[in-house]
Amino acid sequence: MRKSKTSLIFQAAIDVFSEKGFDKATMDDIAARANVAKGTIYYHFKSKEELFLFLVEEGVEMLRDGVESKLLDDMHPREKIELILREQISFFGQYRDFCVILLRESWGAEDRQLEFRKMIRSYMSLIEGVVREGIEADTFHSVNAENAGSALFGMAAIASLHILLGKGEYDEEQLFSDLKRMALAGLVK
Amino acid sequence: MRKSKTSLIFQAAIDVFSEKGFDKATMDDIAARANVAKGTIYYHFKSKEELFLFLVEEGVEMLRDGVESKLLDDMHPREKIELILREQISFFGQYRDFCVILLRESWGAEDRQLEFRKMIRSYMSLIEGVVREGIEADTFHSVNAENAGSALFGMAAIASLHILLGKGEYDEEQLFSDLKRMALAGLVK
Amino acid sequence: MRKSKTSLIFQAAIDVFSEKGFDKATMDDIAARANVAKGTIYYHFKSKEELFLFLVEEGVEMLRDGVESKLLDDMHPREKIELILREQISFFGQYRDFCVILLRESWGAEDRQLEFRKMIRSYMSLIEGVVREGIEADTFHSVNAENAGSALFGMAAIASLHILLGKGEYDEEQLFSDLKRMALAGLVK
Amino acid sequence: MRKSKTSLIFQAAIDVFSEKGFDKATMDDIAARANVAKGTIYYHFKSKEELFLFLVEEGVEMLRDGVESKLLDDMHPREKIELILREQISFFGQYRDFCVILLRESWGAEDRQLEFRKMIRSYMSLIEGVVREGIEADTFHSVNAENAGSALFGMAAIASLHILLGKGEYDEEQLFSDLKRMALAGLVK
DNA sequence: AATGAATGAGAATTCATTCAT
DNA sequence: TATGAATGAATTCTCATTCAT
Repeated sequence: MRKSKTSLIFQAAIDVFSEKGFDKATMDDIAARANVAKGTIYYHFKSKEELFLFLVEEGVEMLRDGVESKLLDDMHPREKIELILREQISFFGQYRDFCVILLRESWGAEDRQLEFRKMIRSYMSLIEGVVREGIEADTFHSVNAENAGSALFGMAAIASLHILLGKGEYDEEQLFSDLKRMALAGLVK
Repeated sequence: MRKSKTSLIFQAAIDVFSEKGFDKATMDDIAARANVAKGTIYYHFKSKEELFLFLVEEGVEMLRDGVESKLLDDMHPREKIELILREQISFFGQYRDFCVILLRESWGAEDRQLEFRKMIRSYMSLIEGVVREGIEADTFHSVNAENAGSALFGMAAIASLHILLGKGEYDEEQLFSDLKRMALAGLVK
Repeated sequence: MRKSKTSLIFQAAIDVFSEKGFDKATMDDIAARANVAKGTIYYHFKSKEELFLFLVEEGVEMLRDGVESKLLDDMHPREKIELILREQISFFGQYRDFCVILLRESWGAEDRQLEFRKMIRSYMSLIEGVVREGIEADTFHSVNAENAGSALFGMAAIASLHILLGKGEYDEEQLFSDLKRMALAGLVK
Repeated sequence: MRKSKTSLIFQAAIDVFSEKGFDKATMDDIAARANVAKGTIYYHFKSKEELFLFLVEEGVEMLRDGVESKLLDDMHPREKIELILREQISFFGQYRDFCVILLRESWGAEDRQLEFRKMIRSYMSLIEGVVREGIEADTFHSVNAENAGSALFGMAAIASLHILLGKGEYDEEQLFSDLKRMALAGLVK
């Protein structure tokens, strides 16, 4: 009786959505997983769509806030990028299911999907800002900051999920070290 | 009367699946788009699943073959990476809808999705090979080649789609130049 | 703080039922309109059905009592019919929503509907009595009094609602004059 | 195998709708009554709403056409009114269920209900025309023709249903004679 | 007396698939 | 080969009613 119904539903929804995707997941699935009557979900969330949106909102916020709170003003841009990569890798490891949802459901023209991309964009623009800062400080090469932002996000996201959904162990250190090298120093010696 | 029913259906399926995604697309949609009776689709393809699988197979093959055919043995690994990035950026620009399908439908535990990831993996391993080659030739830093492969694929994929699904113009040259810089020389000056 | 909960609910129920009809009206609607928790309604009324029945009972009683109280023994049957028509026209104008409920929910085989028809019948039989009286006094042509009762009720009801639910103004005088003429003197000169 | 599925559904729908009303009637009911799978209904009719609308359209048309086709130009207005009354009484007797639907579902503000009233109005205006004709020929008293139209329709409708839904026998002759008298000659001797 | 969270039995609608022609 | 009418299982969502507080 510790958990509120709302958070039971929330947890169950993450599980089910990440397992089956938005369309294949059913409210019956979620209700069963949460040990709650179907009507109860609708008492707390207006629709499947809204439940899903809420869930993604929370997740992206968590990722962004986690990174944002650790970024200190007096850090060097290079250090900031490192921190972002490290955080993102760790977040993906910790919330694999949520990250699957994110990559799965963000592409398309439905309202929900547009909404998701907007959220992701809000996170990317955080990275973008750091890149811009580095360029202005003449520490970074002059690249299009938006491209850099989405590329950094994408490289970390896909590489993380590639491992997490494969059979291998998720060696965060190795991945971090590789991505750091590629992003900051480049592949070429 | 030129086109075989099969290819009519195939074309219609690409259109509809990329527009709506696997689940939201209906066989009626596809039949209507192909100007064919619904039963006819079932005469040519066993199921919706099979039609979709066939379609994605063709697409990934196209991407891989396009890259593979242009990779020459005597190219420098750096040149090969450049070529791969350029090709992938161009492919995503050309087949945006197919790429959306790919990113949308590859994450999950259904057979179809495992199948997709296997296909993508086959493409990634092509990149992986080049990285390994570069490391062995002592041109590249020593990174985990698998990580590098998925990171390179992911960076190009996400950055491309980020632009293609936003409102901006798809400036392939700029994107290529930025990704090349990040991947090969690194952000830091 | 003046109003008892019961009458708050009663008022809200009239509003909501007439706006949406029995089936489309929800207990949530009514509770919200009454500014009362849903459970409270069930504290005062056993069920939706009972609440509705109670409400219609009151309404029909109001109509019948209104007419009955104005019918004086020494009136001429012709005058009585006139009075009934006038009263009914005025009642329909004043309680349009209730009258809609009445016409909407009285036809069918459910208990509730049988109950309603019984109530309406009790009102009709009031008219019937006057007709019978007129026939016995040899003032009215000899018609089947039951037919006459329902016909008079129906002519006034439908004509009233026809105007009230259309866009036109509700000209009670004109309507009264027309119905009186038709019912008492007939159309033909 | 004689009947087309469409007409099977049509018949079943009339039965069920008149028995239970639009809201209480379920597509399952109708499918079961028609001995057809639920999906089949949706193959032939886009929605419950549309099925219902179609049904009412047909019915009103039948009533109006029936009357219209029997109205001859050289009839006296009085004869025309008689004919209309007779026809309507007979129609209500024959299609009691449909008529219940009509009186049940025409009152309210939903689109469907507005649509219904429009249909009924189209029938009423037929009566209206005859009344106007009579007034112009100086055969009828000068009343508001619209009021007369709705009143005549209403008197016949309610009186018919009053009998048909009660236990008594439906004595068409008696009812016709009574209504004719009231409408044309008036109650008063 | 009053509350409102929780319930679960339906309801309308969709759609992949089948099959007789 | 091709068709499209027919199917029925599955899905989202609604809402009267209950009950612990």
